[in-house]
Amino acid sequence: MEATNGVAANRTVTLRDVARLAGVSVATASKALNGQPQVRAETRARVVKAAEQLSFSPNTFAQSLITQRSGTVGLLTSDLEGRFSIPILMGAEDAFGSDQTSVFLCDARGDSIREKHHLRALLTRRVDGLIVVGARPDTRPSLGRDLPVPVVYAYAPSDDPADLSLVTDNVGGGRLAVDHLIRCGRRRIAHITGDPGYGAAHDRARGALDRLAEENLELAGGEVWFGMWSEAWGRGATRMLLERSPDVDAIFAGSDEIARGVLDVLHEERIDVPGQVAVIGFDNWNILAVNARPPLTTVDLNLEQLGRIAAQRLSAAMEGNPGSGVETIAGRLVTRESTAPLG
Amino acid sequence: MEATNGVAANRTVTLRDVARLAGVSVATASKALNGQPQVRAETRARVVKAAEQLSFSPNTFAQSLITQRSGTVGLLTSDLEGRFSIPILMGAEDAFGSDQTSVFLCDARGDSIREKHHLRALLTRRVDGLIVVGARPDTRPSLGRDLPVPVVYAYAPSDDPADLSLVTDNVGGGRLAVDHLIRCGRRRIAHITGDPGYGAAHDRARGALDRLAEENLELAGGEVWFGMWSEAWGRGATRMLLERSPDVDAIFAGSDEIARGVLDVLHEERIDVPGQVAVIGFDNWNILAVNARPPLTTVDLNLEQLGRIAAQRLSAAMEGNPGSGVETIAGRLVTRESTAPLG
DNA sequence: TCGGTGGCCGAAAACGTTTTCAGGAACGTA
DNA sequence: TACGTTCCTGAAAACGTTTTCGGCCACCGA
Repeated sequence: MEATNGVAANRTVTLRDVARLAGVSVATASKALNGQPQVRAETRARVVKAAEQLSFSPNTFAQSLITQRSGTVGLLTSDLEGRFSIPILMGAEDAFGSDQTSVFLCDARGDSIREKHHLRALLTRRVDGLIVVGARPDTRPSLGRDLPVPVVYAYAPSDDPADLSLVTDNVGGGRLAVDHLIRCGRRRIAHITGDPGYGAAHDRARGALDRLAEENLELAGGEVWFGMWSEAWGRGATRMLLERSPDVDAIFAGSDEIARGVLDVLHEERIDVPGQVAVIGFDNWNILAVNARPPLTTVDLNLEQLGRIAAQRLSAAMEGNPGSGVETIAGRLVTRESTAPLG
Repeated sequence: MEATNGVAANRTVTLRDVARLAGVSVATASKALNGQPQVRAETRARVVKAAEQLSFSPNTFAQSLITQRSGTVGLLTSDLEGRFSIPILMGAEDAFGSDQTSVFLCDARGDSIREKHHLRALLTRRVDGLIVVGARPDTRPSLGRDLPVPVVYAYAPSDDPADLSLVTDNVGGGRLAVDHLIRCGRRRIAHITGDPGYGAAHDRARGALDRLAEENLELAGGEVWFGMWSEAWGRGATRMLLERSPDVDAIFAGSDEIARGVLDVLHEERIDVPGQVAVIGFDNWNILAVNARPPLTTVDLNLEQLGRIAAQRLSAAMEGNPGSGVETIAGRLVTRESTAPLG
């Protein structure tokens, strides 16, 4: 069976076919399609027309074989289910645009030997670059210096300063939160946060304390309430806090989950939010923040933007302009109804 | 600069190098490494040793060029941020194992022209197969019958019965939920659910009604309460329900979000859960279900398993055993503390 | 008329594999 | 010794591009 253009229908169309149809050699056909200058405009037009007539699409394997570039990058994440990887991944996937570059997805499930495995697979596929996104914002081991492709670390920075890492701004986020509360006229601000084993918990607290210090304010409740990243802890801590400092007028929660617990208890105690006590969360986890009663003001770490920038930095590195060190991506405040000016 | 094995250090090692080191031709080297039978055991050993000595890894482009198989599949999702795509994606990514097959990730953001774009890119890269995961459990347009590679639709079934689609069992899930409530001795069961524009909402309701009918029970509250997939609707509907049928002893919520709203109001009204009223959710969205007060019994749709099976079906299709029609993946009940036997 | 100069084009090599096919070695048999 | 078999090996083609380099042609100035 023959198609109308004289090519066997089931065979995939190659550059030879295009060249033949255009009445030129494969060499010129190639040059014509790749915008090489050494081909007459009229011939180029003929080739282009022939190509789209046959709906030619070049075999990327042959191309890669020659050019030594695959046009792919690897996205090596430690936890797909984690709510932090996804936005970063989206941002990165988005920035690459799929025209020139496609992304290989690999989930190591937080397992370092599975990570090695995936890494090998990606290198075997000759990816042009690698983005490694971590599960927690704490430092992680570098993949090493002798990889044949550039690497960008996102969220979890590499422990090797020679690598390029992009991280969220937890200190700045803490500062942002408290700054907002202060602008709302609050003076007796408490901070309930999660697992002290997380560097991010301390960073957020530090940002908060720094900003308080600038106003000569003390932390309400006497100290930072470290605990767990859960609603239950938010509830428990709030009850203790109300006992100890009943005059608190704002609570900065270290995560939206904790904030939900905080709101829950305040509601139970018939304490008006934000009238009596303002509440601010962290992460802008939509499902929790938007559905809260009242909807939760919170800090958004701009993870998607982090992903996009990671992609840009990686592209730059692939072009021969590598970076190094740790770059911090600023967060932003998302105001909803759980905070408002006093009075 | 020369490495110890006599190969220039910065050049990538090819099969020629391996062959030379083993003292054979490239042909036999290839055969030895690919487990072809026509090579003596001793020679094979020599080649294998040489290969790992040089840490040889074959150039996949050259391989693909010859074999016409890329060893890659495309994962075309409509919404990465959606909570339903992710588990499916994890299951699929997991099932492919990354040894033989790597996955290209594409997010169309629910935009059909972006989808076409990604599709072209994936076909250009000569993927061996395609998994299309939808954003909503409703029917979606087929990608067409004349694609050069097999396709499996996950979550959102294709509108072409010739395609193979894998979907969740919403009817069965609704039945599962009500069955559990009945076993707990409940008789006055209400159903509050989401947007009636979703087929899934109707399916879940139907499963519930079917099971009730088997026991000759009526739905408490008089009808299915359709509304929105939000906590706020859960709260509002529950208040109305309590007004209308104060003797209700169980509520089946169409989603965990709604269930959270239900629990919230019951708590407010000092109604004991599960003592007075049992509550069951849908989706097993961990962050919501586990943190609920009390932790929420719910229906899990086994999305990750759906993803794994999608991968298996795709592999089968790639081996030449395509399927068609709609395959339904059963869900399962996850019991926590919001339900318990009466009395 | 002739050499020189650009502008276009095509032949061929290269990329790194897999696979086919022919032939060599070793061996047993007549 | 001659011959058929069985095993193993290697030369070479093929996959579909890109890129180099030589050559053809037309044109220009002398």
